Amino acid sequence: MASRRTYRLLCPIARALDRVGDRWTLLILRDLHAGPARFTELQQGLPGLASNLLTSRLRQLQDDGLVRHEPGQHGTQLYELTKEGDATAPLLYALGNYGSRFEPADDIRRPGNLRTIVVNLRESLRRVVVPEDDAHVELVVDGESFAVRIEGGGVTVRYQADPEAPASIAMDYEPLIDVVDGRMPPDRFMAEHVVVTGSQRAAMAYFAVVGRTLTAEG
Amino acid sequence: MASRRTYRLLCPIARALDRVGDRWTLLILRDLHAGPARFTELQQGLPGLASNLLTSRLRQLQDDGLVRHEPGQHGTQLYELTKEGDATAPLLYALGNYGSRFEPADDIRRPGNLRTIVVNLRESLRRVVVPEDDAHVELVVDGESFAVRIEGGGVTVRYQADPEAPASIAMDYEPLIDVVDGRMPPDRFMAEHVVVTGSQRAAMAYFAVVGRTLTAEG
DNA sequence: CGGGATCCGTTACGATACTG
DNA sequence: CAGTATCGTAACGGATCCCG
Repeated sequence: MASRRTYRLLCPIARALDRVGDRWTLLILRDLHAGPARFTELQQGLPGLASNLLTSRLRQLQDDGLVRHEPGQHGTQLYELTKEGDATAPLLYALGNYGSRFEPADDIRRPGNLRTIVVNLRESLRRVVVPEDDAHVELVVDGESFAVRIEGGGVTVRYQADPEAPASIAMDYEPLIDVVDGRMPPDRFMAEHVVVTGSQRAAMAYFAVVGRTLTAEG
Repeated sequence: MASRRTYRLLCPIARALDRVGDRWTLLILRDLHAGPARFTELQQGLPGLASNLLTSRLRQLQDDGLVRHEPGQHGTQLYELTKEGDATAPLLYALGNYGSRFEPADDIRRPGNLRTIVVNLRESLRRVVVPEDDAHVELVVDGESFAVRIEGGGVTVRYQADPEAPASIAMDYEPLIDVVDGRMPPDRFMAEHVVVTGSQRAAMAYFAVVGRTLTAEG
């Protein structure tokens, strides 16, 4: 029983799809790149995903070694990526990069959740960062905070507030997606949709790096 | 009717999956990267894919602008990638790269077909080639030929014979996958599974480039 | 024979309800 | 909160049939 539907082809692409090709699976992984999450958090961020399916997908991901299930702090359960699961980052980046060439349908305004930002932003920054770059800011998107640090050629993005960051950069999700997708010019985005508080210098250091991701080839 | 199942999320990853996330779709695209193909060719290379599903997938891909359908030479029909479809190459490369970390099940020996080689090989080479590289060989895998040219920093791989290539390099598919996946050391692969005919120098020029793809980070 | 369309049984998905 | 159970619907897979 439960003999999963697989392609059974001797091709690396087919073998990857046997692990991550089912409906919802890549979106679950996408959200887990923002850090460990509970069952209910995942479900809330993925509207339309039934609880039984989420159970099934998480079990599959655990069987394949992409996700680990650990008891959390006070009786809670947390799902988190294993090393194998974390290695899906370049794949998700390529997917997001490809998807940005298609306009969203007019009536779609739901981010689903903001965890989606982490893997895209982190991988984008990683591809343009140089060892000399140095930035530390808090990003606030639709009121939710992300801690971004760039130093020594490395990039970390966490889905959590960062009161110690010298600058805070606030924006809404929808214009952010518009500029990432290339539908809004960066200068207009900066002028109309971004609010910086705190150190302007710190914010500029961040913008210098993130600006490179926009001009870099798709 | 036909109101497709979509995620309806304002996230580039979800939008990509709305186009290429259905079962078989990415494998069909994979094969089309080797060049235009007929309905039956595609079906033969994808064991288990029913003809009605292939029809449905091809129609979807056309509606989304990834595939074009043109009357071929003598009454035949050819499906080929559009520019948007061709842009899935980095995505398929990332998938293949990720899939190579999972061992195939013991009883899987079917390549499905050899078109699968083209997009993987081409994208791998493109990532390591430098303008000084210059190579021209014919690859023969399980008896089927691929023309490989590297020059001026560009790479082309075609699924066709190339009698004018100064060197021909023959191998079987299964050991090729083993070395790509990292289960077989390259030197053993070269010693036991590769047969070069023609110019040794031309073959060496190719091996110099392809060797870099194996040591390059996954 | 290539290029599908039709039919039908099986599996997967999606929504809701329910439980420890 | 974190799932399990149930059930109707949609998608898939295999076979057969049709048409130029």
